[in-house]
Amino acid sequence: MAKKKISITDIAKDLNVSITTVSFILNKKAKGKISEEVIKKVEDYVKKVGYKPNQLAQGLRTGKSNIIVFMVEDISDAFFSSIARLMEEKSYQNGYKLIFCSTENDPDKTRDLIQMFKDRQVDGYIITPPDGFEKDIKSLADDGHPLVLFDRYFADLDVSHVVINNQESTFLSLKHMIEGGFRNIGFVTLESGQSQMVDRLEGYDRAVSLYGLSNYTLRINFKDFKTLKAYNIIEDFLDENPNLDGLFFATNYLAKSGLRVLKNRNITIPDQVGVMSFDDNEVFELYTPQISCLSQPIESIAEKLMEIMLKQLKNTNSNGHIIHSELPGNLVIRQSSFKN
Amino acid sequence: MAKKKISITDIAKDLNVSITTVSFILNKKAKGKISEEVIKKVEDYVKKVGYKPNQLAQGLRTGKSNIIVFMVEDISDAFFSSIARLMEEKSYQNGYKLIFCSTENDPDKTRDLIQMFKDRQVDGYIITPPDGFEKDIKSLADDGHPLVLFDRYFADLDVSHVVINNQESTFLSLKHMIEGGFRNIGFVTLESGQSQMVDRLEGYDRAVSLYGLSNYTLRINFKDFKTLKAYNIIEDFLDENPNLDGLFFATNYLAKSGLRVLKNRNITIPDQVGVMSFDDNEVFELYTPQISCLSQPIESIAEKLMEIMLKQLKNTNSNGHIIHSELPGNLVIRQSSFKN
DNA sequence: CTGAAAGCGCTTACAG
DNA sequence: CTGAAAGCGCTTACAG
Repeated sequence: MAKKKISITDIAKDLNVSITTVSFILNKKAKGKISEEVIKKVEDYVKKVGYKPNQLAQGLRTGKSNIIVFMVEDISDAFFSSIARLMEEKSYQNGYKLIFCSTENDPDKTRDLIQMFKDRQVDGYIITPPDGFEKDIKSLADDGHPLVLFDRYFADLDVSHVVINNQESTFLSLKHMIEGGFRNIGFVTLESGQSQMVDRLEGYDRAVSLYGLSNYTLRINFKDFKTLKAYNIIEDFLDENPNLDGLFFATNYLAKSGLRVLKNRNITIPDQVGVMSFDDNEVFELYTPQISCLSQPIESIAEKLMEIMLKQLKNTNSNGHIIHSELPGNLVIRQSSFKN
Repeated sequence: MAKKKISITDIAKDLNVSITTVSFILNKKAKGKISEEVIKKVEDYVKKVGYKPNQLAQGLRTGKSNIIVFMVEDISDAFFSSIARLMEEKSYQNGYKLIFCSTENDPDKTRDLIQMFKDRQVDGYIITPPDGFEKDIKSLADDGHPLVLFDRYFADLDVSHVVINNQESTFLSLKHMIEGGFRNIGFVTLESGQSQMVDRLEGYDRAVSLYGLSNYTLRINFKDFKTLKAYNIIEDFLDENPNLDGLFFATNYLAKSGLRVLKNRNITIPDQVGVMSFDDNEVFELYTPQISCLSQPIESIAEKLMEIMLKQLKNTNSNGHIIHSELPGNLVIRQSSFKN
């Protein structure tokens, strides 16, 4: 068993003061109430014995757990795990623990998880909500839980969120490809009503119609990635549209599936087909040729998320702090997106 | 604010029984003590109102937090984040929360983190310990904290661990390359006394000496990856050993750095230089040519880790359950490791 | 078969 | 300037 830990009562006893006094000093509420010498005596002693308050007891008393939960689509995805790593550090710096989980875009699983976190009095929620999760998010917000959505959001809901400018970012990527000489660019996306996917599609539609080009869109169900069926769906798409000379993938895992297809078919990039993807990924830099992409500002996203979350955590009852943050994406031009 | 939650006292009051009775029923300690009808009444009511015990109060009373911490080298590394994802699911299934953090192989940072987790009464520790962390691990174990090491361990310490057979796995990989026709194979590893790195090096040494080949070893400092200096170090290694016709990388990020170098220098794989890596990675499958590797059994590792952790969590005071688990690796042969 | 009560380690309104 | 006491929501030894 772990060594018995010292408690506030022990300190009070050892120093012949009341636990009230010790508690006030510990919580910096001693100014003007407790004499300087007692403050000093207690502080020195606390430092000497290395006392740390029991968070469970504090939590029980104050109703706070100091836990923030970070619910993403899939924690093993590079985009999400990179942000998780940054969030983890920022949480600890601010005295919070970060726990995380993967929703797999499954509303039922996500609902169960949220219920569990409520039961365990998690203080704050950072969520990439699945499709059709609007009501659940609304009730979480209505209950007054600190809450920030990211990567996607619900336009009808007055809930804080951090996203990037998906529409404009996709538009700029397509513009780059079109100006690079590609005329029949297919857009490979998810069968999803999530805002970020809708916005990306709109960016594509806008670019294609602005330049008077044909529209080729493929929507794949998220679940088909588990079964690798996505691979065959992309193959069929290529077969049905033999005149395609470019492909834009709306997420990094879509791009990876697509690259597998192109690779196995020995289709040369960019000569036969130009390629770009949303999200950067290690694979893209090491691929031959290197794949251009629209990269999300990981560091800024994490920073903004934590900033908004902390603001909510501090003033528990006011929900007058709804913040909608939209960050710009970065066009990363490598070799796959323009003709030589 | 969140809706006020129902407590055990509310239930007792509503049902005209004592909280003792309710508690016994909730904790399945009612058999033979409480009448069947009261049990039924309470259970039905609990289900109806959806009561869930307050974990903070339970924790304060029992001294348990139901939190397991998963401390890895770097949570954004694909190997670690894949295992994290599996561990996360298994934890929830068993009623535990999983929190995680990255040690960055820094003993000081790791020490601070552990101190923090102790202060917050985390129940169990799963750790990839950095170099020189033996004493800290020993004292954690001596204090009686449930503890499992993984990926690496300390031979002198009687602490449970889950690793793979690094020596034999590396030996088999090298054997495969040598039989594939490579004669001057360089071994690129970390400057590290961690057991897994030592074992991998031994596997290399054994293979090379068995076949009477020359030994070319490069050790890189972990910190040089942050500054990208690793890239230049690998370049120098190639310059100094122009007769190398093969490279084995002891981790996946070493391999990625190495592939960047080979790619930029237009060195063809496997004709000019054969390549293999420890750990599988998405990049390897999508690289041209596809990179062979020694893949770790992610699923089995996660399963074993959770099994051992749960065993320790159940019998708190007995440390008679030290388990040393060594799993086999899988040779994944693709295109980079044999001459045509 | 059931309940009153102590106690886990804190915070804070109230009293002096 | 300082302290006694209630209470957060549980578990469990003890009593009946």
